[in-house]
Amino acid sequence: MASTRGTSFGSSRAEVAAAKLADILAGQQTGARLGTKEEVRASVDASLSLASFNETLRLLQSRGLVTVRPGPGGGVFVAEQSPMARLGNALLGLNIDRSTVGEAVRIRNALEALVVEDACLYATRADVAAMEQALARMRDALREEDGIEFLHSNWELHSKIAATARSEILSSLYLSLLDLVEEHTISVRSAGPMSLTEFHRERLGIHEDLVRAIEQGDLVEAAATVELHNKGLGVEARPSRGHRRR
Amino acid sequence: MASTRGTSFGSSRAEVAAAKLADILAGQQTGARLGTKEEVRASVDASLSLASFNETLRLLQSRGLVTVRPGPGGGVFVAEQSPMARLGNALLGLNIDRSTVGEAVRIRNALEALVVEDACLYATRADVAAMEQALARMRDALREEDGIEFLHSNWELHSKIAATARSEILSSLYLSLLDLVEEHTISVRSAGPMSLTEFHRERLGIHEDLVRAIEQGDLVEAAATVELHNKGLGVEARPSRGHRRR
DNA sequence: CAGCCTAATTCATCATGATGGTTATTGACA
DNA sequence: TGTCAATAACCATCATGATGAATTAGGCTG
Repeated sequence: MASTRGTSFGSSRAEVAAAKLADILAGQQTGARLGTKEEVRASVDASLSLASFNETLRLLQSRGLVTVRPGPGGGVFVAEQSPMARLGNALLGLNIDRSTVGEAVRIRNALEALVVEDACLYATRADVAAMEQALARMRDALREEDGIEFLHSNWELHSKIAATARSEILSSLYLSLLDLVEEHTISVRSAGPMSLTEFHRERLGIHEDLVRAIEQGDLVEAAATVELHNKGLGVEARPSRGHRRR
Repeated sequence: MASTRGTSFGSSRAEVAAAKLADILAGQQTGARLGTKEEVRASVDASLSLASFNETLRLLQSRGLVTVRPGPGGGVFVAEQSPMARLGNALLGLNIDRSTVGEAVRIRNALEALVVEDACLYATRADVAAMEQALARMRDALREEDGIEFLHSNWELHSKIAATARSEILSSLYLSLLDLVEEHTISVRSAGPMSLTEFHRERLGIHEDLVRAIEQGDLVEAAATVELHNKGLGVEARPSRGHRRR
């Protein structure tokens, strides 16, 4: 299980040491004592300075991987990682490529039903107003035949919908996936043969239905619309541009 | 937008400074220069030592929030955080309470369809064998009327199914949610009035159908079974035990 | 034996100074 | 004018030493 999952990118000595220590940690039971800070430092990288090793420990602490305690018998301990922390770390370690984006879309669609359900239950009048505003932007974009703007306003609508969800975990998950998709999507097109404008008109209609269902709190209608929404979508992704170096 | 979202728990000076700097960052455009390291340190917390501030910067760097560059005109810059990093860190900072668990179940159910779909498409014979093994454990548990064991074997089955999914993001998401639910679930019961054994018998049947559908790669049947699977489930969660202090 | 106090252990943070690596700018030179 | 080398601005990391706070172990008292 001690795989070398690169934590993003470890160019600094502190991060390299963190990766190494994380690997050591993976082979230990939670709660185990690794030794005093000094001992651990020496075993990870004897040439690492105290300051840098403090950075290492700070990183791992913030990821919920270790605990450091003072006093006799103190030192560095393997933390019990909450599933949430594990999830967070698992996602942090993933690198984004083209296929990831496709999967993100798929997952997002699966979550759409939940988000919309929540919106039906909890959306306030102000929330609905915000959605209407996004819808208006979509209409404008359609009239102007501005595909990019159409996409953006559509995303805005979805994020407004997601913002009403009560569950923090659901909304952050959904919004992040939306972000992820946004960042890597060039264009969306119909799955079938259809002119772009016509396609957009149809999409707009679906979203109008969606907002109406949310406004009326009609769970059944909303679910049906979501299903319609998720059908017939083709997403064209571009390869990750990585993180621009500058 | 500049909310004080506590990153887990910021007791150390470095983390406090990181939170503060993150708030400052939120009001800046990507790529903006905040100044030299020394200037930024002074503006965030003049009494913070260099070593601690280095920890601060390391944390924010690992979260993809800042970049630090050497050379004339160098210093601390606002970076754009990748959605994945944002998601990971958002989840790291969430604390688990009772409602979270309920939401996790809900999300897990929504993902179940995707996972099973993947299993239908990609499961090898060996995968199916592993699933059968878990099924056998479930049958034993049913015979012994061992509710706990039934739960555990059921979870094992689900994790075997999820393990076949191709998409890393889907499977880690699903498995982590499963973990989370496991760790906080006391028991599962029927939504209606039904004896526990009878309930378990029904659940077993559903899971047998599921594995059969996967084995045959029958997407339609699998989807129907998943829907059946997600209905009529009551989960009894216990409050988070927090993180034991020791 | 229980409870309390002291001492020892270990981490947290600060201060300061030094060396070496990156990067942008400047100025000389072909 | 274009190229290249020297220079200066900055960061990364190391080394050392000091102070204070947290925490535990052990001993002492009632």
